[in-house]
Amino acid sequence: MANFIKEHLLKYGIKPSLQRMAVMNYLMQHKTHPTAEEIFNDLYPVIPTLSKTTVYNTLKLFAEHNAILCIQIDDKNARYDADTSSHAHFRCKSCGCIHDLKIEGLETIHIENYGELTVTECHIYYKGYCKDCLEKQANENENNN
Amino acid sequence: MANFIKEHLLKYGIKPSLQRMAVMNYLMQHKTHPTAEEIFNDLYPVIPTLSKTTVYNTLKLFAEHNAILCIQIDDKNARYDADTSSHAHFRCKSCGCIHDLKIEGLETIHIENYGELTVTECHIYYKGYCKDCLEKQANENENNN
DNA sequence: ACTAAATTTGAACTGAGTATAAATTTCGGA
DNA sequence: TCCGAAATTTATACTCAGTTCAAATTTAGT
Repeated sequence: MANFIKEHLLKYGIKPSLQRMAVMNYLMQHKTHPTAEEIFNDLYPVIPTLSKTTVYNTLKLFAEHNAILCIQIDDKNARYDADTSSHAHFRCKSCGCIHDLKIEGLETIHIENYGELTVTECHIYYKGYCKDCLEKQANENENNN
Repeated sequence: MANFIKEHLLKYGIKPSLQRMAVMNYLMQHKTHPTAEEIFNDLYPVIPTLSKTTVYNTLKLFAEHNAILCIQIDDKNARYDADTSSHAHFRCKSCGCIHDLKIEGLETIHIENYGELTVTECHIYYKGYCKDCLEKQANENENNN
């Protein structure tokens, strides 16, 4: 299994190391779009010599090699996603939860002035309120009447 | 003309003040997606008592009232746009310039799992290289041969 | 004109991310 | 297997966009 991670990194031209494999493994097992801080906190007990700088460096390296996505939907911290396939993200403005959104028909969009630009990335961020928060809100309103 | 700005703010339920009108006026005249810092630096000579905190507070207030868009395409600082109509943004990864992109056919996109979410905002960010940077790069390559 | 509420201001603070330089690990060649 | 250069990791110090907070000023109603 560790071998699978190693091969995965090599595919993206990234030299595997204990730390890099641990971070990639974490991202593949936690599809919760974690922050660098969360990754460090969860991996530190497993790798006691781990440094926060290494986590930041590793995530930056992965993103540069297109091995992960860096999601900038939260104005506080960046989040990371090992799923690099084309998909959008939704963030609840109340609880902060982040959902993946499968988008179909993106290619039918027509963009003016596109010709002069060479696009390498496209990020689609939706914001609003999730089901849970809407229900919670509705219940609170009921109780206040 | 100052009256026009005042009316514009009132439309969004924002009480006009000298500082608020100056910031809104600036954003309407500078469609360059400026940062809070840039707005402060340009307005400070005009309003010598202006505080950076006021600029931050004002921009936050405007965004909350949907009077402006807060653009998070740059991982360093937020940028602001008085054009609140539906459009996307492009950022050059080389020179950092930001272009508006008119998008048509957004409504044809199909999103799975959309039903359980109440969406209030959608941000579409493209990244890549602008015409100028591509040409500059091409010229440099030529000179090195 | 007087007072309460809203707004503005500047100073101190926060915290995600970066820079740097030393320590450790990796790895190819003798 | 040993050596040394290169890559990687680490801890500390630092940066800087944005926030907090409390005092000062302005606005608006009576």
